Amino acid sequence: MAADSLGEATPRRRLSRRRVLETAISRADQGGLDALTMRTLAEELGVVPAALYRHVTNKDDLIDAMVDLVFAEIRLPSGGADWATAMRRRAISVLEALTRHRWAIGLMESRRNPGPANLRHHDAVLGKLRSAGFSVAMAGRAYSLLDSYVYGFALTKVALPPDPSGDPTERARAMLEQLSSNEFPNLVELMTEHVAQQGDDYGDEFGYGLEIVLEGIERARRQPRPQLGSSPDTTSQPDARPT
Amino acid sequence: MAADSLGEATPRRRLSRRRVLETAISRADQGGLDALTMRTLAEELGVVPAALYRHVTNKDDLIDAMVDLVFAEIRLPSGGADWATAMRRRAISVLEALTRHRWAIGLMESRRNPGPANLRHHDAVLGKLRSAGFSVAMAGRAYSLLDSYVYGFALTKVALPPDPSGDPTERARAMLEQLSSNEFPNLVELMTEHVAQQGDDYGDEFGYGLEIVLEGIERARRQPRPQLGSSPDTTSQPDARPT
DNA sequence: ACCTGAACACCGTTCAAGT
DNA sequence: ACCTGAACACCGTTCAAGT
Repeated sequence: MAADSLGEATPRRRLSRRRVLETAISRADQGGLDALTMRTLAEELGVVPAALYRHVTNKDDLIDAMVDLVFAEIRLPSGGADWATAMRRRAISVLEALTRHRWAIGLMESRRNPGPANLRHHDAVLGKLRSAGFSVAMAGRAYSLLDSYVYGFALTKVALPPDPSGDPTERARAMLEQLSSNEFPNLVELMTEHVAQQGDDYGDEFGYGLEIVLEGIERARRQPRPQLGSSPDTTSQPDARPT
Repeated sequence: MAADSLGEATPRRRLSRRRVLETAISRADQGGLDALTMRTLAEELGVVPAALYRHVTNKDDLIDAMVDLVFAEIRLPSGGADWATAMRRRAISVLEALTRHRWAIGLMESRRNPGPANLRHHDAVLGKLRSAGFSVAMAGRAYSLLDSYVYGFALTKVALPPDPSGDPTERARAMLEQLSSNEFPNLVELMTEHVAQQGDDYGDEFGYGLEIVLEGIERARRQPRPQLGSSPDTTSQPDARPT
């Protein structure tokens, strides 16, 4: 009780911004963002809540910093590969990071203060596209499409907060029982097939869509101007709206 | 003060689940989800907080119901159109709904209790794809890709909470000033171009990506088996799937 | 310089009590 | 049946005070 002579060998003693961020992340990883509370965080660090404010200006700043640490986990496009390979690797790396840190999915691209790792990341990806011959506008569109797909996939397939009630396949089966199959025949049909094949092939749904997106970008890049399938009248109307 | 004889002409007097949900939504629409508090909601309804619990079992139930009302705003695929047209219209309708209700973006596909409008919606979209000749698996993949794109676009381009500090173009310009252009040259390049063209053409970034996705789905549907660009070894493994 | 104690203004939710 | 009053157990954050 009186003697704390362990010194700097154990990283337990003194608080630091880094230590605050790391335990905050691991807490959010396993309990979701709701489980992250300044008070419980302080308690886990063996400190009084007010002490956190020496290392973090407020909870918003804490979360901004956590998000930037997640960005730092994503691999940047490495040197030699062609753009498609580089983008594929990056997309997978983003999805992996978002799977480890589900709480971050909704925050990565919607915070007001992008951190340094965030900026570095986006700059590097854009740079890869530019040096592969993409125009500025085309690089922007390609990046937008790719990121929309990756984050959207994460959001719709990975975002569910940690589930206390057992494995997801079982949950799907239970849910299936609830649905009256004559009211929602197509839903039941799809879920039955998914449950049947054990969710394994389902696992590469991400790669499947990713290839479609990459091929689409490659094709669009080779065309001078993309023809939008929807618009017979891109000019003429003053305020035309696709109703 | 003493006489409340207006009766049922004004919808002000009596509380109802519908009235609770509607004011909750309009509150979230203009202040974000953080501005939605059981207590302030009650106050706006001229009622004590505890009164809400007669019409809503708790805040989670409230939010589930709000999300389902957003689903109800999305148009279902109408009768005659081809699948691509139907999917295009739906995607635009989803994006519009998510633009009106930015707070819902992260919640539409990640709540544990999908409501009736949610189920109806997904069933109708799947039904459209099935009746256009998509196999069950292909319909699932197509839907997954489409929804990932739409929700991801919403998340990365629309999700920012209501911004007190003026118009976004000005904010982009201010941010540009901050970035040292030799540290993030590609980012600066892209933002400069976007700011220059007034964000108008930028507005159809959504349609641009959507067409690429739709074309990719059409092409994939016509192919017997998609060749994944990434995998030199799709066969040869012992535990191939039991299809 | 870093942490503590104590307080402030808020939350969501419950429960007995009123009408 | 529907709403109120009052309370409980929690929040994020501040600020004077200790070391």
